[in-house]
Amino acid sequence: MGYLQNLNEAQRRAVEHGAEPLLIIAGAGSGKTNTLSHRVAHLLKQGADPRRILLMTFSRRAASELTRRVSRITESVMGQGYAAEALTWAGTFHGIGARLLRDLAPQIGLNPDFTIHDREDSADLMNLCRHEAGLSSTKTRFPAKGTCLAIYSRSVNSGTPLAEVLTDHFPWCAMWAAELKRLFGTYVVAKQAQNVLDYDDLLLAWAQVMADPGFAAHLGAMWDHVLIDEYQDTNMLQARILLALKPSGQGLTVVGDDAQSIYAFRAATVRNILDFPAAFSPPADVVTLDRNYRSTQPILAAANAVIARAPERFTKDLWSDRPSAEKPRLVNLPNETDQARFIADQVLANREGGMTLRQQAVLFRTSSHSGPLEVELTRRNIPFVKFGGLKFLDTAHVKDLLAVLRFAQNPRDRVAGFRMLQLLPGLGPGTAAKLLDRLTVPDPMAVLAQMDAPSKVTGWADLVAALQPTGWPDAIGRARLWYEPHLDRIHEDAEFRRADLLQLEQIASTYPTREKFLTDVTLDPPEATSAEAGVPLKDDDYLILSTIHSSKGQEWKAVFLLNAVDGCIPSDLGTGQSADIEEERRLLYVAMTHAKDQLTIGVPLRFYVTQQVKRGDRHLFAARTRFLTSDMLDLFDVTRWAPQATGQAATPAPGRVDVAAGLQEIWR
DNA sequence: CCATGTGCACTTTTT
DNA sequence: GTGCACATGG
Repeated sequence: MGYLQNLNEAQRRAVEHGAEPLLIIAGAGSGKTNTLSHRVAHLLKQGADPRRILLMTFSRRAASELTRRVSRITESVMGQGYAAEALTWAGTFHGIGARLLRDLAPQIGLNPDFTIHDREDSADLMNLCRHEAGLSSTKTRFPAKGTCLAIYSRSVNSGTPLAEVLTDHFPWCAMWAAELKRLFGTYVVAKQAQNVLDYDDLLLAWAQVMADPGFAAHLGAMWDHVLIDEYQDTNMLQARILLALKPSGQGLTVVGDDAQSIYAFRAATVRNILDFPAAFSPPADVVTLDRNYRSTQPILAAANAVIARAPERFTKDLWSDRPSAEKPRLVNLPNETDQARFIADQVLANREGGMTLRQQAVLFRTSSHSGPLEVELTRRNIPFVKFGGLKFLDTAHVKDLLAVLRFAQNPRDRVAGFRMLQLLPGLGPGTAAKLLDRLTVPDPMAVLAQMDAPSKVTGWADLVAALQPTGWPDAIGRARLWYEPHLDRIHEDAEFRRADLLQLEQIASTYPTREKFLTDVTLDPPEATSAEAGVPLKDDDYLILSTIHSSKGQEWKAVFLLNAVDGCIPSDLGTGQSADIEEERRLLYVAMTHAKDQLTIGVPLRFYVTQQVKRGDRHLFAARTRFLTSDMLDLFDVTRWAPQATGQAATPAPGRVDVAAGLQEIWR
């Protein structure tokens, strides 16, 4: 059993544990993914059938990381050529849910051609319902579509009544309780009429299926082993699904860390992990991995100090035997601009010292916090990739093209149809709505084909032709060709966007069917667009910029944390509830534990805020985050940095500017 | 009924 | 800087 020799005692216990229910409490950097992967390999080695193993996680990144590691280890354990894809059931809860629901569709009253709405689509549908319910022109403004969706989502995911969700998390919307309830009713009816599911439905419908004893037994018998990673990020629905799948807990393994729970905002609950052992009798065994292999001792000491103040948790302090003389740095800076300069300086200094850019990362609470830094990095030609920012799928042109495909797949999908129809010049919301009303029939495509072109609308015949059934990936090529002239008409920068669409077509051609492509692109969208300036090639060296949420489970030699001030961490938006505050504390902890050798925390004293309702944009004087209390400062190397008056450090010598060309450029 | 312009409000993090 | 509701001109 050579592959077990690289594991420590606790890890090995987790790997070799039998079929009884098992909870692995795995601290940051404790080899969690490695342990879980080894457990899977061990099961296979003992003769388990890979097609009867279900591997699920909450986030896409964790899912792909896990499958990658599992296949690497199983290859080495089981020998080359052992097909990694033999693990057919591995993915996110939402992804697995979509697949099951599609398979079971005929038996559970769903049309197997259902399309899946991403958050934007769901918000758009919510908006349509909002208009129909007459809630868009109220005297005082009704909550925006995104807020409505967030309230709805929180309520269904946590199984909490609307009133409670409103008072606890959306108090400024509480006056609309009755209207919201009515709205959500119409939203659910609309989804069903249109044959679409939103993200929440993938869990909700699955949980409903599991509530039926016959289906529960059937699905439960599909897998001998069910292993869940990131269990602290699951919500009530997911726990319910799991317990219905394996009521006795036999074959069930969950891994998580209560200290790293950072998704309560979407109704994840630490209760799932805290209550797991007692859900079975005898209670599940618990194995704790508290040895950290990632960070140096001083970094860990500081991180432990932060999390030690959390009121409720499994008692577990991480330890490391990686000594270091270097404490984490806490740097006071005059403002955000200087923070950006300072970090750019430090990143370059690290690179001089032999650390590549990819071994360094800058983390922040909110996507917009990295704005000044992005400007500075661009100015200095330091390549970077940002995670958790703008998504490929959120760009207008990609949504347009996908709308065509989605509509062809499911002509009852009103959001897709609405969007697609309005691409035609002269066709606005009024006509689009009327046309779609005429398509609520058993065979919409046949009706569409026979429809007369609406008056004053050009290009109708071309659209109808583009929607005719054809093979895959032929269909996307055809849709793109149809869309091209509209792209040129609508967008100034059609060049860049065209490249995105070609890339999308490229990706699409690797899928066997339109349905598989559409499902996958919604549940697992590509991260960045080429329209963003300077996205480097894959093999280039680049700095990672990421929200703390998107950085989960990763590690870097050097980590920089932006804006460790009250108002950013904790974010001052949801600071009403103490539970929300605790989540912010864990966020800080998660960010700190990503660092292996060097941790730098920036504290800008002046902080520019925008989008403030009452007083407009302004500078604020910020205070160091409340989670780093004065008595912890011994654990840090506290310094102050300001650009030197002469500007040598902060302002590099100017390059060359071609004034003449610039002047000509104005008139091009 | 559609396209365009104006003015006001604006609540993060992910599937 | 953006999204949304509403007003205006074609």
